Parts: sequence; C-alpha cells; structure tokens
Amino acid sequence: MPIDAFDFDTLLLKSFIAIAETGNFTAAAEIVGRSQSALSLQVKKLEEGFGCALFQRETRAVTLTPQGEIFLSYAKRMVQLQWEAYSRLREPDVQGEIRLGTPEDFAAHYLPDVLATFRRQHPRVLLNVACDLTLNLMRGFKAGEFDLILVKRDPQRVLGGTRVWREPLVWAAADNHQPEDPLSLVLAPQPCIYRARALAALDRARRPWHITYTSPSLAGTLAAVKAGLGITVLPANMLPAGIHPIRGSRLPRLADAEIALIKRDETSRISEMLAGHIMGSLERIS
Amino acid sequence: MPIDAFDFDTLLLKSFIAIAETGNFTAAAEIVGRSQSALSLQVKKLEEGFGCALFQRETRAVTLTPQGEIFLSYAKRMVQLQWEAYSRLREPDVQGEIRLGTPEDFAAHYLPDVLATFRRQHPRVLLNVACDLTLNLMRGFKAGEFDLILVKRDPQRVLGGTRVWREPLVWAAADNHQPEDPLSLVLAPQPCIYRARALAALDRARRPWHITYTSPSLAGTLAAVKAGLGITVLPANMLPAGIHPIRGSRLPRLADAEIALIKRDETSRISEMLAGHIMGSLERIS
DNA sequence: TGAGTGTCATAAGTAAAATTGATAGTTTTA
DNA sequence: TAAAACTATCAATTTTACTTATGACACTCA
Repeated sequence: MPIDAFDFDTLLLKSFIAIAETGNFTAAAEIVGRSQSALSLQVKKLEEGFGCALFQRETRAVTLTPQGEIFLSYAKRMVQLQWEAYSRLREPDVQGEIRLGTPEDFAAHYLPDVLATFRRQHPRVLLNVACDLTLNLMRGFKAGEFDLILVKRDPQRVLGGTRVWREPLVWAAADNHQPEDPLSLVLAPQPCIYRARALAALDRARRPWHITYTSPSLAGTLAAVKAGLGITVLPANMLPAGIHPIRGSRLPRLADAEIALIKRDETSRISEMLAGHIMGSLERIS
Repeated sequence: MPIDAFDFDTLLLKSFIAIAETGNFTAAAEIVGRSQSALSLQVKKLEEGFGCALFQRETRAVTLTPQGEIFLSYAKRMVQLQWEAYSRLREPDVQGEIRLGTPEDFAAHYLPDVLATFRRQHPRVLLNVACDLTLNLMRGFKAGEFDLILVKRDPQRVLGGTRVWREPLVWAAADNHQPEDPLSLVLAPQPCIYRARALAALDRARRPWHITYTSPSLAGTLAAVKAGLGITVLPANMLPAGIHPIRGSRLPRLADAEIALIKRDETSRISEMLAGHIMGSLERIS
C-alpha cells in the first residue's frame, strides 16, 4: 500500500461536499461553520494537492469539473467511513430494529450480500425486510411503517432520496424464443413501474402487445419467460441462465432502471448506519 | 449524512496503520518520517477522539485493542480511497495491461462484478484474467506470468498476501441425495486445495470414501452433484439451487475457505489500483 | 451605463495545532 | 543493578489553519 499522496483532513472533505452540493462557497461555509475565505483556501489546498481544478468558477455558481465529480465520490465514501468508524467506536453495541422496504427483485439479487455483512457487523440489530411494489413502499414510508426504503424510479423524475443503483433495463426472452407479432408479454401486475414503462414505450412505438402472464414475483416471471410464454423487461444483470436480452430488434429502448434509497430526516443511529452501509456497498459495484 | 464525528487527517491514519503493523511506535515513526513523540501524540488524539484505547501498551510491544482492530479496517479503507482518488486525479488516464490469476470458482462467482466496476472506471486498461489451480497460479506468479494472483489458502498456514475473502466450507449434496457409506465424492482433480482438505479431514475421521467423478471446473462439479453422483465440498455461498449443505451428519468439519491476494512488491500503478479495488470491494462483503 | 449586489480570491495578522528534542518513567535483559 | 528499549510528557518552536478586511469580477436593474 503506497503511502505517498498528499494528506488531507476529513474537514476538507466535508467542506468540499458542502460546496459541491450547494454550488456556493458562502452557503457551504455556513453549513460547516467556517468563514467563506477558509473554504476558499481549503479548496485551493485540495486543488493544489491534486494538481487540477475541482470546481469551475462561474460568476453565479460553482460547478464540479469532471475531476471534481470523481473526487466527490471518493470524498463521500471517506466521510461515510469516518462516520461509521466513529459510530462503532463510540457506541460499539448498536442495537435496535430497522424496518427496510425494498422491491422484490432487488431483495433477491443484490441485497442479500449487503445485508449479510451488516448483520455480521451489528449482530444485535433486528433487521426487518419487507418486499413490495414501489408505490406501496412509498405509501408505507409516509405512514411511518418503514425506516428506510429502496424504490425504483425514473432517472428523469426524481423525488428525493439518493441513487444507489443504476443499470440498463432490457427486453428479455427465453433462449429458444421466436419473434412474434403482436408481442406476448410476461409482466408483474398493475402498479409495477417496469410494467408501466414497458407498455408506455410500446404504445409510443405503436407496437401491438398483449399480456400473457402476470406474476408478482421475479421467480414467477422468470419461470413464465423460460417456459416461452412471452418476453419481459428486466434489469440487465438479473438475467439468469436460459434467458437472454433481445438485441437488434425493433423493440423500443427503455430508460435505465434506477434504485434510490429514501430515509427519514430524523432517524435512528442504526438506520443511519444501515443507510450508509447500503450506499457504500452498492456504490462500489454500480 | 451526519457531519459531526471528530475529524482527522489521513496522516494520522497512516501513522496508526504503521504502528499497528510494526507493533512499535519508534519503528513506525521511522516509516512515516516523524518523531516518536509525534506519533505518541497522534495516537493520543485518536484515542481521545474516540473515547477508547486503540492500543494496548505492553512493555515490549503495543498491540491493538478490539476497538483498534475495528478502526484498523476503517483506516485502511480510508487510506486506500485517498490513494485511489489521488492516483485518478493525478494521472486520469491510467492504462496498461494487468495479468490476473484466480481460482476458477472465485472467478465465476464474486469477481465479475468487481472487475466490471473496475473496467468502467478505467476503460483503457487491458484486463487479462486466467483461471487455474492455486498451485499453478503460484508457480506462474513466481515465473512472472502474473501481476496479481488470488489464491486459496489455509487459514492456518499463511504465506504472505492479504486476505480478501473468507467463508465457510461445507459438505454439499443434491436435494434428493441419500446418505451412503462409503461416501461417494465429486471433486476437482489432483492439486486442488479443497480436495486435499476434504480427503484429509475424512481420513482423520476414519470415514471411508471413494471418488466417483472428477471435474476441473465448478460447473462440471455442480452438474455431477446435481446428478446425484456424490457429495462435494463447496464454499457456503456458492451453492446453487438444487444443492444444499449437509448438516448434522457425522461428516468432519472443514476449515474456512480463504482467498488471499498476492502482488509483487514492485508493481505497476495500475496493478496497484486493481489490487486496492479488489480489496476494497470484497472487504465490504466478506 | 453605472451603481448595487452577490460572488470568490487574496492578504496580513492571529490563533491554534502539530512537531520536535529533551527528559522522565516504565519494564525487560544481561 | 546497570543498561537497553520502550512510550509518555513537557515546553519551545514551527507550521498550519482561520478570520477579518479588502479586492476583483461579473451579473442586474434602474
């Protein structure tokens, strides 16, 4: 492990993050409780250390340069680690209950590893994971039934929360599937966001379709697709053996699948830690 | 994201790591290029910040307290991030070729995600992954054929390298499998470390066995086990559908599977980055 | 067009902090 | 019991960071 590379304080990182998020030195100075000139010097130190500009100074606002974007991701991870270390050492035995809501397919695919690690690090925490459709999760969250929810969302329409995952959404069919017209579809039932997106895209492209099979679970959908009942829409990495993406056909392109993490403003220390853990773990992969 | 928690410099982290690794303030001071008293004060600052001791001062050497162990893992990750950020910003366009050697099962299971992320972050790097048995990897590494290798090892016998993964090794059988005596085994061919470990354990327990099927690849082994040709030995998380761990029987317990990353002392910047990436990514999960 | 405003950068002085070198206080070793 | 090998502590010094005040710049609006 190389130990050169110039050193900096987590204070610098926090200032940097605040500036990146507000787009404004003065406002950021307010947040971190220091003078504007202090932040100016801090950024200067960072920029000199890295030998490149991190912010583009326009008159009305400062925006991140490409290098700044890169550094932001590192800065956030480092601050997260710092806070996590602090939490664990100050109050080693975090405990309590966390109610986490998540889409079913995400729960089946990416979450197990992430949650397993968390459990190992915090054995006295009661994890309570519920799977449901995004709309129900949102409703439940507002009703106070969850501490943390992971929801699907459109990349365009952002409703708060932090993006923790993004991957292409593709049309998928069984390996031995033959093209047909009108399209046979295998989809989740009504308020599913992928379903809505797929149907809207087809309508826009004026492709006729009909739904052959409906299953609320990912496993059910996959089974139906494998059985040749139709094609479906899936995140690219969730394709199991026997199902492949449909390429080069005239199916409409789909927007990326995006998963965001939403948490309460005021939340327990332990939920905060799980949120950080999820963000940190997924950021590495996505 | 909470922004309290006391702030510290990456310099402190490097000192801390050096002390933890040498078990000696004076030697560590030499490494980081500062006086012994400086390190003493730095550690004091950390300990006061966290409100707990990080080192246990015995007369002959200092050792980490349990809290120190926890902090060490965070410290390492933070320094790794710091170095990675630095590298990417100083020389944005890292390029070159990396020759990575890895066990086949590991390559199939955990590595794809990790490498995919790396590729996305460093598009101009040529990744060259070769799968082989640990013994061959070791030989190839010594012969200069690899920049980096991942190898299986016994938790007891450590030969250098950093542990990046650890998980229980279990006996596994097809779901419809019936117990039998002598045991029928499905294993990889000769110099496989799991094979050796399984057979040694059985011999120690004086269980008779015979090998029914031999396949060099994980897929081949799984197919044979599913077909009921015998039981095998697998890392607990690699069990696919249709194969389950054998519990409660009188099969001998197996030591954990452990994967270590070995790299040259003098290696290219880009290999260094991949090494860091692998360690960082897997540390979160394991 | 030109005063007003909001913005970041810079400068000089000051406050804070880290580092050092010397030293005291341990415990082990010979 | 003296020497050796440690770490902790202290006071002096050096380095670093912060603040206030001011400058420079570019938009905005009369």
